[in-house]
Amino acid sequence: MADIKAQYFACPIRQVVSRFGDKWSMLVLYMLHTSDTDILRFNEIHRLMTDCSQKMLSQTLKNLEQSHLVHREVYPEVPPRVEYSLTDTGKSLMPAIEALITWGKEHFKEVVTD
Amino acid sequence: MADIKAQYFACPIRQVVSRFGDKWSMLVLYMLHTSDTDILRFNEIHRLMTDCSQKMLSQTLKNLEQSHLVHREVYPEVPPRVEYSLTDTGKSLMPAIEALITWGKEHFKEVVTD
DNA sequence: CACAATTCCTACTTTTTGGTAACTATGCCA
DNA sequence: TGGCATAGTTACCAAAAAGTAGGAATTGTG
Repeated sequence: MADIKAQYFACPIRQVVSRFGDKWSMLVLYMLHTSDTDILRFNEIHRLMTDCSQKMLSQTLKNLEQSHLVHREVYPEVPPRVEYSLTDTGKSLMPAIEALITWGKEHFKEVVTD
Repeated sequence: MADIKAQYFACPIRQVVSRFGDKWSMLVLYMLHTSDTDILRFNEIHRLMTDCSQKMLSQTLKNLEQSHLVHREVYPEVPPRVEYSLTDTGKSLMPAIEALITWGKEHFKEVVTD
């Protein structure tokens, strides 16, 4: 019984959703994934996601960095330059995200309720 | 430019996350998917997810039903019996969710921050 | 000297989400 | 008569998430 519970609370979906199921994480990962250079600066990401506030973008990036999905490289220049890219772990997540995207493209029309 | 924006806001990740990225949806879908009979009653799901309140489970199921991912069958008995199962659209989403699960099993250890 | 550029951070407020507990309806069973 | 069971709903409250607006830091440029 304790086993079942432990297993349940260790459920990978829970973990994934609780960590990356927020409003912006997957979007940021996808932006990094689809960028030509695989590297984006803070303001470049922000321009790609205009409706994400600076605060939320900063928070999201910090979370992704702490989760080791995104690498953050700071260049000690003025004005500051900070570059973000996917780590190997981050890259390994992309097929799963792309599976969601593919599903969305194919099936979302069946889902829309109006 | 308007095209880019429209495309951005129509982004499948956004749609998927905004609809199923909540705390319980994917978990409910997975419970239905992995049940022996492919059919579960309200309280059976609730017993599988003890930390989801009745209110949230009810709300989640309603959302999934309105999104046509879950079928709800009511039997006019006393006490009431209501059975939930995945629709074809719901089943079509499972491979993508399983991809997330597989990723979680393989890579979550690299993510944990402590 | 004022200002621009970049990447944040902080305080404050609003919105959304989730939890608790009580209530409903109905018929069966003791 | 008085619980019990099922599948919810509702009102109320707390917590979390997110938006807004402003500031800090630095240094080159006009």
